[in-house]
Amino acid sequence: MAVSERKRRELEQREGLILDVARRLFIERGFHGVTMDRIAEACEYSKGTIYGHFPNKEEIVFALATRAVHRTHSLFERAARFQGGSRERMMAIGEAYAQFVRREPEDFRFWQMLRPDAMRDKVSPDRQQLFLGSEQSCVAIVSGIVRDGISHGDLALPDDVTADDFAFGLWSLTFGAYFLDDSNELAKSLAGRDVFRAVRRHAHALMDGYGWKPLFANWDFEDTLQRIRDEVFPDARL
Amino acid sequence: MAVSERKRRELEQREGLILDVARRLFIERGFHGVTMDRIAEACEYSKGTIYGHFPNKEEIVFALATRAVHRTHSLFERAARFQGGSRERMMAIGEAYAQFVRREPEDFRFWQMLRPDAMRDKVSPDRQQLFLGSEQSCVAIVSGIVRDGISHGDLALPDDVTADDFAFGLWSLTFGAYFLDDSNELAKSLAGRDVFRAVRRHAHALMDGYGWKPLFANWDFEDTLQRIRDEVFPDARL
DNA sequence: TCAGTTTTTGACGGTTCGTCAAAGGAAGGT
DNA sequence: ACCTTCCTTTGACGAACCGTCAAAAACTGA
Repeated sequence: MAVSERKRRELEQREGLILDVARRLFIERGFHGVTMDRIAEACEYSKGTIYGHFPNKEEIVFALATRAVHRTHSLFERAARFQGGSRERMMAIGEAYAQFVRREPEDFRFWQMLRPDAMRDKVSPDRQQLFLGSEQSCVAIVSGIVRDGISHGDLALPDDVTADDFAFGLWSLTFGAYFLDDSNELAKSLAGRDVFRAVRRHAHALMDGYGWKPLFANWDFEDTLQRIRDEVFPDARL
Repeated sequence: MAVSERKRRELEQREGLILDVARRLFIERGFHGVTMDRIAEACEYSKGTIYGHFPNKEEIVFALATRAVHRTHSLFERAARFQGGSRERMMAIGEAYAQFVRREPEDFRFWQMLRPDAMRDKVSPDRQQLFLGSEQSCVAIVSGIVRDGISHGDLALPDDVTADDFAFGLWSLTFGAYFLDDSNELAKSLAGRDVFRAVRRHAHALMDGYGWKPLFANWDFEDTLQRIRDEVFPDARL
């Protein structure tokens, strides 16, 4: 029956509407400044209808975070296709992450909001699994590049450091820096004006420390950065 | 008058009691699982009395986080007195942080809880200032060691990287790693069994990348770690 | 013992959450 | 045109929690 098909589509569409409206409200007034009643009102539906789609506010944030990870993933995919050496391609991933944080800082925040235990407890395992899967594919791209570097002979990790370990290190450094810069006054003042530059510099130091060739001193990475921006993110206004 | 003096002491003592009880409850049931009524009940005081000390739950968490930073600071101070080269002393700081995270993971969580905007908005500027000051002194110790390294000729940072930048990098890497390991399932699986070892290894790579002497390859840092543990944290059971 | 002062209490109004019985509406049959 | 059945939408409602504040209790010194 064609009708039920149409209805299904309408439902899905409404899910998108709710997310869009909620996103705007969260950005305007913060997580705690938004009530389900207000979301319902802004959607021009009643509360019960909203609850039909999402069993609570936390699930909405989770869905928003999942959308954000999806967009990050597509940025990573573009970056991974950059034509260059393994270390240059990793740099492209770093730039993709930076673009995401810079252009959609609010979505980066949704990602961070997932912390408080309230989230974990109230969100259905299904949705959590969905989210984890998306994150997984982002990490897979990074790990893939690390492995490429190893198999091409650009990178020789110590015996006690796996490709995953290494990916974790880069992730920690990058995420930690953006997170602290966004949440901690003191860290913000330490980082100085341009966190993105700082992160790039530190990531290079980390890669140098593990001997990922070409080393920072032996290559014009400023030029690489420019090429990444021109080729991978031509639409980005900086 | 001696009486008012005694009362002041009693009040202070009660503040400590409230914090201890609240800490236990938060650990048991999470931030959202604890109500002011429950805290009051567990303290065997009425709600009004609790509100006389703390105007809301957020302030309690903030106070707990501040206590945690204080303890971290005293660990840092001990670590900074370690007899050794500048890089070894920095390693002692890293070990101090690791000890804190390992031994009091719940307090590390209080530190992280400060994120949600709800906190910032509801907590008095005074208490926030107090917290910031404590963090400040922790960072001061780290920056001091970096500067020592520079002045002793062990470390020569590039022109565009300040001592603060560098401290920020180490902080990001370390904090990011422990934070992710604690909050993100995927990250936990990447990090492997021993995050502390991973963080040490990555921090060494970062320091190597900036050329902080002695380099990882030219020094027995396993031995240094052992000495740090013996001398600085003899009470720690690992 | 008592009046004055301080501290403690818990009932209360206000807000938000999440539910659910009832109202509303579409599709199909007579 | 009207009715029946089934699905969707609604918003009033109970429960939980917050933070306040007037009244009660406790304490103080005379």
